[in-house]
Amino acid sequence: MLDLKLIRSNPEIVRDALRKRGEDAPLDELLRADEERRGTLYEVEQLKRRRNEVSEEIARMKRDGRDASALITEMREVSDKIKAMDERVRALDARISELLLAIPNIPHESVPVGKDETENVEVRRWGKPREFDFEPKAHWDIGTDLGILDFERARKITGSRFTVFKGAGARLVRALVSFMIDLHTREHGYTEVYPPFLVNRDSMVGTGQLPKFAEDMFHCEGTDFYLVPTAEVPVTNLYRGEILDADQLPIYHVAYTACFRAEAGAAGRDTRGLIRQHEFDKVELVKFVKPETSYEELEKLVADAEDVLKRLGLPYRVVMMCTGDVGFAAAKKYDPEVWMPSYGRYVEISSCSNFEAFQARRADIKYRPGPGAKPEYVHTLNGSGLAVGRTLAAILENYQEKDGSVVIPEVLRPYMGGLERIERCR
RNA sequence: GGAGAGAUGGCUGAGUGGUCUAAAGCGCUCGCCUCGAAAGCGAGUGGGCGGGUAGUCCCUGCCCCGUGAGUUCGAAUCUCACUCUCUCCGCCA
Repeated sequence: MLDLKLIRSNPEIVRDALRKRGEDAPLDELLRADEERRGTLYEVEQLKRRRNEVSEEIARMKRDGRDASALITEMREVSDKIKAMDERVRALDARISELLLAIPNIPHESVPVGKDETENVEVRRWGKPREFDFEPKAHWDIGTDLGILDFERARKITGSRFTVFKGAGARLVRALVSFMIDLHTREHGYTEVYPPFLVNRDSMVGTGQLPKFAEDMFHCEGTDFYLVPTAEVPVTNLYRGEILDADQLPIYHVAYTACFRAEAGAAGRDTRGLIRQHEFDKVELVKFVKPETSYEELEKLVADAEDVLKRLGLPYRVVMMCTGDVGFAAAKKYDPEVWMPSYGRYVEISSCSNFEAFQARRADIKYRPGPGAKPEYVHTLNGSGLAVGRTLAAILENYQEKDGSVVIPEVLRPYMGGLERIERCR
């Protein structure tokens, strides 16, 4: 959420940001509610001050054995008034935070203005898509033919958009998770975290999934638990409500979790294969940093995600999202995209965002800049490093051979017991 | 799931209706002392929302003793509900 003081003093900045995003939010109602709240607050505080003073006076009179009944009668009325006004302030507070939670982040000045994904900007490419001397197959056919992916039985035991991995396929999932976590912990300075896959509602609000995107989430009926849509949620909320020491920053965490998404509106898109699933695995990078460093941290974060693709030898490009596609909570976002032969184009495999203080304000995560200094909000960032299912799909497609087998990228072989090639599994 | 105990500031821990703007100790910061340090002495030491202000300085008001509601002129203190933590028992990968 945004700083209410900023909205109050510079509403035109917020209005401009909304226009660039192509979104609408009830700014005027928010400003009106804020003004009424402050007015009412001032009046009720004056009354409370009076109550405090008179209460002291009553105590003094009683101690001295004098009669205080006139003052007590008067205070009874004041007390009623306070109760009513407190009620009003509470109602306004609730409305204000509701409105505040519905306003998206302000895009950074370096973000290109555009209406939707067609106006995103490619910033670089790495690697060359392979030229096949045979007709390359899609990963769902490769995996099914090899016997390492089983979509049909997944449909039986759970439903559509789920997958069973088998044999070398199952092992490849584990190999990818381990390879990615090892790379980020050993070479990029991240500390590994293994969080719960169920989180409570406060955590979902803290990172911005709720209240606005409830229909994308799986909720455990009769409980306060939600299945995590990304490790970003439990890991960012690790420090919810805390004031960190300046020398703890920056904090870098890497976490593997399964991710669960209802994707209600996505029916009909990417119906085959591993690209769009209700459950998938992901290794996520999360950073907590000082505000003045967050944009250089974003560049490093993207480079860390790209490093996974480079070492796996997968051709990719990086796209900078425009204002119309940057996402509700992000101020700036890069999407690394991997080359997918079956699609004949690059497909999103990571998403790296700087949220500035947007999540920190919702989740109340601060740090103390120096001894005795006032706490300030940290900046939070996160990015996939990478989405495991899509990475596996990209490996199958980019490393397939004419005979239907798949060569395992060299960096993964130690994690596959030295296996160099996946062949038909029974 | 059953029984019991508890929740107070960075930490320990007092406080059972009105000088609680929460004792004391520890920790931390600064100062004195010292060649330097320790000890000792002195001072300071949270968060939030408003107002005065252009202001992160300063002045000032209100709120915060797990959360929420209630009783009362007045609640850390009394009542109710809830949450969480700990101990023991049961069940369990």
